Amino acid sequence: MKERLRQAICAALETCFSNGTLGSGEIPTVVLEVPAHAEHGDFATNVAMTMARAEKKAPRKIAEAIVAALGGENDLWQKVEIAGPGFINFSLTRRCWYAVLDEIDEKQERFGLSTAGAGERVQVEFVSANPTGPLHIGHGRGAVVGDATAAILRAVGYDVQREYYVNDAGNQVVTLGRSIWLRLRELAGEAVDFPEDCYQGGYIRDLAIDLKASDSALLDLAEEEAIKKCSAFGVCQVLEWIGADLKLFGIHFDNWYSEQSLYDHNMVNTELAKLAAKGLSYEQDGALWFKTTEYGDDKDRVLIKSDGSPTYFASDVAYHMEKFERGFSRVIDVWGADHHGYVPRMKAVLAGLGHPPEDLEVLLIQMVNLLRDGQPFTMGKRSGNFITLREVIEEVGSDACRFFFLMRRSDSQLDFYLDLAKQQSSDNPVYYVQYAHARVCSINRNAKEVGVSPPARGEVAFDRLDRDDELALSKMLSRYPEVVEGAARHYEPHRIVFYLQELAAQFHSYYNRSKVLGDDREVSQARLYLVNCVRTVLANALTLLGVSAPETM
RNA sequence: GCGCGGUUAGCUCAGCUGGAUAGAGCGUUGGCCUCCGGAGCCAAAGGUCAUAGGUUCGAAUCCUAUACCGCGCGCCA
Repeated sequence: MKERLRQAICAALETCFSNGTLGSGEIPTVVLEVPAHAEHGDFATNVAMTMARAEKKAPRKIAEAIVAALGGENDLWQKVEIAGPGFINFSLTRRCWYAVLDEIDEKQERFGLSTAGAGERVQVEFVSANPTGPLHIGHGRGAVVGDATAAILRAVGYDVQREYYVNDAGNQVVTLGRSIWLRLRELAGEAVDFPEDCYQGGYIRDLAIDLKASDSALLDLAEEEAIKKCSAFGVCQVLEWIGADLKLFGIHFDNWYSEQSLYDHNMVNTELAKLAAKGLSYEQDGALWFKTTEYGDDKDRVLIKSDGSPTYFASDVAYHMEKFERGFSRVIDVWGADHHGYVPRMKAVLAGLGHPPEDLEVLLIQMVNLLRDGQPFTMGKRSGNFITLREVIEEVGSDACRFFFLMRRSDSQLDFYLDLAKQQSSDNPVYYVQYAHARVCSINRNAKEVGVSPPARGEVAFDRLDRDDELALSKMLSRYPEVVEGAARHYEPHRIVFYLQELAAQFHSYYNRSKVLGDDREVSQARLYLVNCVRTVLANALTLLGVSAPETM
């Protein structure tokens, strides 16, 4: 619809140029936007204003010429007006707005999808929490944002892979093993001095108990070997927990990528050799450095420590280069905002090894503040433990949890009100939206009971939808595909959430004002058609966010 | 000190590529159940868009500086 309008404007401009009313001869980019106020019509363009300079004419004069060339009303618009400093406002016909209802009815769950991404291969890597402890609330936000972003990109036609990078190779894994080992000895009755740099959480003891049950001979082994076994067991077990938590959250990864495998396949050395060959690394103080400062980082970074062991950064170089070798044209990393200092060096890696840095997009997810009774609430029951993601999901449910995590822009901090998330009232946005969906389902059940059948496409009496709020709802529905597209282009799932809240509000308001199932059969059927389109869009949007669209509540 | 993010109504936040009179929810105040699910709706009050400059037809939006809040700045991960 917007496109048809754009074409009409371009054609009008051509007319102006050929008959000499306008002189510059260059068609500018025609921007059409939805005005903030309804009295300004359905779409507005500012071309007359942007052309003012080149034409050396007053914007309103230019607008007049364009409007004259556009001609009178037709099946697309019913009114064209010049307003304000030179806006051209279009009011479209009711008929053409109602056309979107047929489109929704036809496409159903495909309404809102597009092929804009053209099958381009994109990877979204998210969560990637160290396998040394359960997921906490902060991981949860990244998990949901990553998952929803992936879903949205898929909806607009990208070939998306979801990946979890498992840091199973670094020091932290040894620390995990040692922590378990010490607890194990404690269980055997030894007095153990548990160091501060070991993992303090109570889950370590749980792991030790489990391990003791499955491998009682462990205590007889030499320390190094025992710790190794403890590490392997711990990583395996913790990953299982993480997988279970994510499953509870409805998140599925296409691929779990092991950091250790980069070493096993000698890929770290291979990439480091490439850097050396390009003269991008050097030795100093017994360590190997990457000249990240050549690409905008504020200091160079160590790849190999003076003790000969590689840094986390070294494997990350290999990992990211390997991503591109796998054929992704774009790679999206979802990180906690506390890792933001890492962005410049990662971009430097790409630049140094011959990829445009823009091919890597890093989404930084700001912190979550949990609040209960309005009070900050970050510590769990056992002191020293962050509240786990699982505890929150079990308390408020996956739907509410996901919805709340998506309610804010990722780069602003999020206050998570536990009480509100649990509340079953319209104050709780997730219930409010879900209830709108359930309400249409309820109307459908009722319609069946009173014998009003949904009308067939093509036989809907759109002229009986003569109320302003019916038109407004249709306009709202027609915006959905653009909202999805915008969310995809900017990696901003929260846009869908805001849209949902707005749509639900408009629907509830409509519902309250006018009975869908009334005395007039034709009107009832038309309204039934309309509210079912609302239902479809609500369901599509909720599904995109991984939130359920219940038929009853 | 340097870097990143933030600053919009009493509170929590939206605000698209710079557009017309800056929006929503909560809270406050006042209304609405003979009615498809009140898990809902309607209305009112509430603003120096942190501050000061700049860019221009036009700035909450872009640029510069300042203030405040959060985070980061290791041969940790």
